[in-house]
Amino acid sequence: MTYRPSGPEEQRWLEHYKPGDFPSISLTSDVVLFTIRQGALCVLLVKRGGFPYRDYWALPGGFVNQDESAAEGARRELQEETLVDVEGIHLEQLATYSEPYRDPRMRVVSVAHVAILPDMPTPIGSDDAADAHWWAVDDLNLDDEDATEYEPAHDKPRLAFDHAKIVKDGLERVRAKFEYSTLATKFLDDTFSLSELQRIYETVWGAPIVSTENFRRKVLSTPGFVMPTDQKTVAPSGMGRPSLLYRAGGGDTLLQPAMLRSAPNRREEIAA
Amino acid sequence: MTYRPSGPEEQRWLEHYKPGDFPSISLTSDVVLFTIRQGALCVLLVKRGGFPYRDYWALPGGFVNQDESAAEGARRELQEETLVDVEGIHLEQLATYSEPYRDPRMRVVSVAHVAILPDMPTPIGSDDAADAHWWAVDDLNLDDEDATEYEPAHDKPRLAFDHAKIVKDGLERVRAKFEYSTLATKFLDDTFSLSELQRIYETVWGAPIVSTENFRRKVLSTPGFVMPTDQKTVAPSGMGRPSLLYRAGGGDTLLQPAMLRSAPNRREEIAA
DNA sequence: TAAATAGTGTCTCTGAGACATTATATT
DNA sequence: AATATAATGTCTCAGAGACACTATTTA
Repeated sequence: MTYRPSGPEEQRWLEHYKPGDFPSISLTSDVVLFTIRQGALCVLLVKRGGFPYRDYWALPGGFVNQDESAAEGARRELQEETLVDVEGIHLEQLATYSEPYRDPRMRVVSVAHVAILPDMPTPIGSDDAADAHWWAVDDLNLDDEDATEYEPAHDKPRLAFDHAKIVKDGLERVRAKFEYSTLATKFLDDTFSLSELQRIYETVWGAPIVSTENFRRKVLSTPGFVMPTDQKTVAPSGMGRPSLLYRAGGGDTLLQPAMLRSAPNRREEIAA
Repeated sequence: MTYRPSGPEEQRWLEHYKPGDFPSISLTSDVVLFTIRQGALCVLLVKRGGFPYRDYWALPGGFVNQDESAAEGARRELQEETLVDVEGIHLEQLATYSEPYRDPRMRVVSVAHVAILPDMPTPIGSDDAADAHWWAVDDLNLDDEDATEYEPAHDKPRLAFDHAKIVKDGLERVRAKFEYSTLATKFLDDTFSLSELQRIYETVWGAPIVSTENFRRKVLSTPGFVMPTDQKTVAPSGMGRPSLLYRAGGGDTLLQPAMLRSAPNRREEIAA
């Protein structure tokens, strides 16, 4: 945005303007980064090295610079954390968390984002580092109001600040958007089969797609969802007929009517 | 949130913690307050008295206090601006706007909210004041990237900062939520007829509901949308059969499948 | 050829669109 | 009685759920 003063009077006013005594706040940009690894929906978390919440797990993120927006900050953090080319990655604003004492040090307001990464063949940069780790969302305790209550001996990681709430909100955002958008393709590489796409849905929703045939019909009949290629899977997942490969449609089409997730998000249903 | 330090070591660390040199911003909470007056969807705007954007129209809002969240700040601003009991009003976070130079004075980050007010029989507090006014959304120019371009002689108000974008986003949020939620009842008083509810939809969408019968079916068959009362309209809108009165269902039910707005939001269609 | 995965055909049932009809008020 | 608004009945068509079947690969 470029602001044009109305005239010399305002020009002078602006040049001599001194910020007054406004309540001052630090702004951070956090990212709930989702991917699917080994059939499980995962979130990237970073182990904190210092106080507060030392040894707790936090979302990747950091302070927003003076010359960048929250979205630009989020993309920069993502680049730094994952060392992956962040160009094509889906990144959207989730919500802003501004409870006064969410950080015991000072007033920190966090603009949270949701990002989606395809399952990379090569491990991402920070993954080797001991302080960054992909956690399966099913291994996180997100419903507990106060994650600090957990015993350190507990098998589930303890989340710092209000990040359990943020992850929970991000998860619900993604699950909800799957119903009426083509977001699921962001979890996949350039080309993919319809079976793979269906598995993405099942993994994210934690429930089986009611019927494969209807799923195919829905996807193929939605203009802009997928585009056919003339390729087939070269190395099928094992036995069985090779599948046709598709490409993401590109456009941000809306599913009309929406696809519905029937059951609650229980992983047992998939395994069965 | 109450944070409990892990032990005396962290306790001491926290007590002696001095905020470092983090980039600091000012945080404001803005509200896109919608209501329906005389059959038109309206937004409350306030005329700015000082630089920058003097004489431009801005969303009600202001700085968030140190001891309140953005949502609490929004509710407080709303109370101050409208002098209406703000208890039962629908208020939700919309998005956060953080472009570095959106305010020429200093770095201001705005958490925008959407609020909905029923059409009050009594005019709201600020409505008498010369500097606050309900604007029909159709009388606003929201699509223009740079609202400052308008000639002052233009019949449409010029919006300050990036508030045209915020109003546009808020409008789209409300229109979208009408499709799959019972939000429309928030525009209405305690009891209302189904015709009134349908008019709310038509006004917000700017398009006629395709068929009255299907609308009734949809509303009545959605559990938790409306609850019947044993009352009828006492003073009908003119001639005609009195209508049964309903009450909002209370629960935040989701419409499944969603109701669709067919046509684009053109007001001409309603008038016809 | 058996097993496994991919893909097609089609019947049914739900619900939205559309049209017609009945009901209850005012003037 | 004429007119206006509210409410009900029902036919049709699109699309989701369900079941059966065909196709193409590997072991």
